Amino acid sequence: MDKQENNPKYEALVKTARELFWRHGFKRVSVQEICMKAEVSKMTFYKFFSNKTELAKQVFSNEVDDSIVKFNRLIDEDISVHDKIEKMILLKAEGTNNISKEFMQDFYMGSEPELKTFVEAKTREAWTGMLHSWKKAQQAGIFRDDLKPEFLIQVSFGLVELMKDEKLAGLFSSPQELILEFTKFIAYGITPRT
Amino acid sequence: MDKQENNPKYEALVKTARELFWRHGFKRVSVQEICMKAEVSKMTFYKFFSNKTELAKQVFSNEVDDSIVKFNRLIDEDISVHDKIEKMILLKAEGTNNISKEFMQDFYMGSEPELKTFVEAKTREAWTGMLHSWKKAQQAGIFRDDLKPEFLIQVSFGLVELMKDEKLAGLFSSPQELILEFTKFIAYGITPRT
DNA sequence: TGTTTATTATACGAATTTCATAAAAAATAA
DNA sequence: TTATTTTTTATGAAATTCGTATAATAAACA
Repeated sequence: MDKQENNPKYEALVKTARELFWRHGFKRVSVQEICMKAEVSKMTFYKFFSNKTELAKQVFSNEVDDSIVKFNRLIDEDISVHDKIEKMILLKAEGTNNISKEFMQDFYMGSEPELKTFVEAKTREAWTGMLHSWKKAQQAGIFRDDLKPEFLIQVSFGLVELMKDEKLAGLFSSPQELILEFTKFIAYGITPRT
Repeated sequence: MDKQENNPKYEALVKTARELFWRHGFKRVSVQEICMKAEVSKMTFYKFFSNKTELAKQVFSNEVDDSIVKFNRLIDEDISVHDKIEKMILLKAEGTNNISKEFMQDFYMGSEPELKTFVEAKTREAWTGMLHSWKKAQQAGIFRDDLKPEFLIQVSFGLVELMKDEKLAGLFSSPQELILEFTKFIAYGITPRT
């Protein structure tokens, strides 16, 4: 239970667990399997984590924290609004792949109320963090003052889903081109009126 | 155990099992889950299949048969060698996605010797079928006489793996372009010398 | 070298899951 | 209606998983 984050065994466990959870969700993966793939004995596993749920929390927590860091860094980055939007879409596209359906389904639907509350709390935390960055950028005049951040975030999420539409993708010769088109579309709609 | 292939329940079970096996392999999926997702009771499951292994055999068998049919149809198709090669690569690329790693790993490595022998036998069967089609095409002068079919098949398999290489893909603006380049490369190397 | 510490291998009981079947209840078709 | 199929529920046996205990092994250190 000691938080020896720099311990190689600890890191191996978290890394392996992330991969397995990502692929197969929570309940399909056993601690035995995690230990085997991470080449760590089961005893040392229980030195670090009191149970599988605790490990899952850690994995999810890391994932969310990474997203927040990336998002904040993106907001603060000294690039054009156009590039910012493009990167935001890419970040979200990457994020949806990171946190897999299988994983979230087990967290929410699974018979583990403890995990559900944890995920909800962590998600709230992530949102407030991102909104803070957003408002800072808004004050700096990067986005329109009257634009609700929740709106753009939701729209950009929706666009990621749209990008998976085959018919739409068929109109462009490459994904990059499609993203470029999206980016233009958004950027010209939200830049502050000078 | 009756082979009521047209039975909707039967088809639902096979279809659902294929999806689940494909995603999570063999041992991670329980018959309960298959029944639930297929909306078929467990009792009717055991009317059709004596156990999970038997269902897996059926799923694998179907998959291989489909591949054989597609391959043979491709060989007999009245199109240029160039198009034939291109389609062959696409077919294989599609096939690798169809038969997932998870699935095969459980079949081979899993503690189910029965499945292993079945897969091996079925694979042999598939190979002889494909080689037969090949030799027919060779006699028709579509490919070089001295070209071993095993060689090209193996090479095309290897190319599919190569296509997943990011560095290589980065050289082309789209996957289609990459495939085109590959196709040219192979076609000019194996056409009969006139 | 010997001693301490960390890690693994093995075994274990308890709890849970899964398997495959058997019965009765419900739905469907004739 | 009667006969057949399908579902529901219950069940016991087998297997899996969990979390811990203990002994063996390896690494660290003095």
